[in-house]
Amino acid sequence: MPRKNNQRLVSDQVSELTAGRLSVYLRSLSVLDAAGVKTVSSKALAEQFHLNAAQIRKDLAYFGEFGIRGVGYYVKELKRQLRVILGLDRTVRVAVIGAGNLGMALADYAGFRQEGFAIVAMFDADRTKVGRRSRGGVRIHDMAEFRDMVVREHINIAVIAVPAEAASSVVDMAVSTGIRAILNFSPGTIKVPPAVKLKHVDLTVSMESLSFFLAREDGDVDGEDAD
Amino acid sequence: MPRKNNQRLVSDQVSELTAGRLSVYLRSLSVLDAAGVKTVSSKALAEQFHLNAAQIRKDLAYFGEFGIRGVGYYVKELKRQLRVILGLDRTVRVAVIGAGNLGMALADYAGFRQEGFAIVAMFDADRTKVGRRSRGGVRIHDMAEFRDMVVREHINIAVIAVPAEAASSVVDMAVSTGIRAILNFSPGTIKVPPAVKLKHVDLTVSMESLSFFLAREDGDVDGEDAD
DNA sequence: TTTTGTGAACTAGTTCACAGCT
DNA sequence: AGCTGTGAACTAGTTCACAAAA
Repeated sequence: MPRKNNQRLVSDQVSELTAGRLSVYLRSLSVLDAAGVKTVSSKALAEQFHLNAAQIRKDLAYFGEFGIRGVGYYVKELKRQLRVILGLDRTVRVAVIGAGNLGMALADYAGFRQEGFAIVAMFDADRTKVGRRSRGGVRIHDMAEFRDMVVREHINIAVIAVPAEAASSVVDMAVSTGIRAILNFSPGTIKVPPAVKLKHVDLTVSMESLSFFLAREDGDVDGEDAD
Repeated sequence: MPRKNNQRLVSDQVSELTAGRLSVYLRSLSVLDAAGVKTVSSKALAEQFHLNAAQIRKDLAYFGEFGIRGVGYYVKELKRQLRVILGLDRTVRVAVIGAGNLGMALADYAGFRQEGFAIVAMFDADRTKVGRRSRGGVRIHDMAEFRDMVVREHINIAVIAVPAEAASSVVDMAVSTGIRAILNFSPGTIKVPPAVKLKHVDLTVSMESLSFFLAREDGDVDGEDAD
């Protein structure tokens, strides 16, 4: 299937991996921009941030021809373009469901604000929490208000930080309000319709894979001849 | 290269993806075990938890022959085996560096304790925080004490939740104490020696890939004919 | 000359499909 | 018959290497 020059096409499905890397490139460019660097080649960017030059070029080429042969990329310009590609040129409005320790920390997470995300509200089923605010000032609402507020406050993304047993039904509820992107921190298996983008951050899995690699190293003392 | 029957070999490098899935299987099996299920086939496990049956079998076959043909796997037994493979049969001792909102939430995260991780201590450079405790009772120490405590308290894993600008030097320090596994929540590029296992949880990247997919859907109104 | 953008080659990861065990 | 364990086939993702542009 041929691609029309540089026009974006829905049919071209961009992988999750590429999407994540674009975000990494944006952060790297911000570092260079802050340092006053004007242009950068894919090779220089790759070396400085431990990436692969060809991959950077391929990822970017997906969205247009942003580089100049013999020169590289204009840092400010590429940064601006990446912000558009990542949808950060408009304010993305976020609600956090679950006002426990983790939910509170996420609501106040500085990294989100820096990139232009607006944490609009938190929600919790526990009535004693409703009306309170996070340290950063995000107000906690009753879960029952979620549906209305998604519409009224134009919520784009729901962050789920509820206990495992509540996760599945909370996600179903969020999906039923029309939410199309979910960042889920609750453990367990969750199913959403294909039109909804679900991203899972599983802290236990991350920790356990570290434990796994430690266990392997400790146990296998036989073949030091690592090739 | 032939594999010796079912003996574990260092040379067999298990992928990050496989390691993560083992952790998912363990959680799935715990659910089944709690429900009183005695045996389960890879097919049933796959259907219930949205996994692929062949992949489950392949992942497990890497570590031994745990199944019985015609029957499936004994839930309790496979669960026990997975805990050994993941190194969860011994207590894994964890320190959290950075006692901000996120560090505090991670130190108290129930999911870690449930799986047998012991959050031993927190560390922060801010002297006013030293001596305090998280809600869950984890004490905050001065960063200067980290080196001694890694040895004295047998810390296996360091969790990094410090501001971006401090991340790189904190990781270098942790590596210099002999820590061999790091779970990093701070943004930015970090380099560790190949003997150290570094796992990066990048909240901004996760959020931005969701934003990316939202932006794509909204923008591309041309080709509704999704193949 | 330098560096992009990109087909071709390669590598990793997943799924199929079936021989063989219970 | 049912289900595992695993080569073979397939699919996805990465890196190479070079023609073309500045």
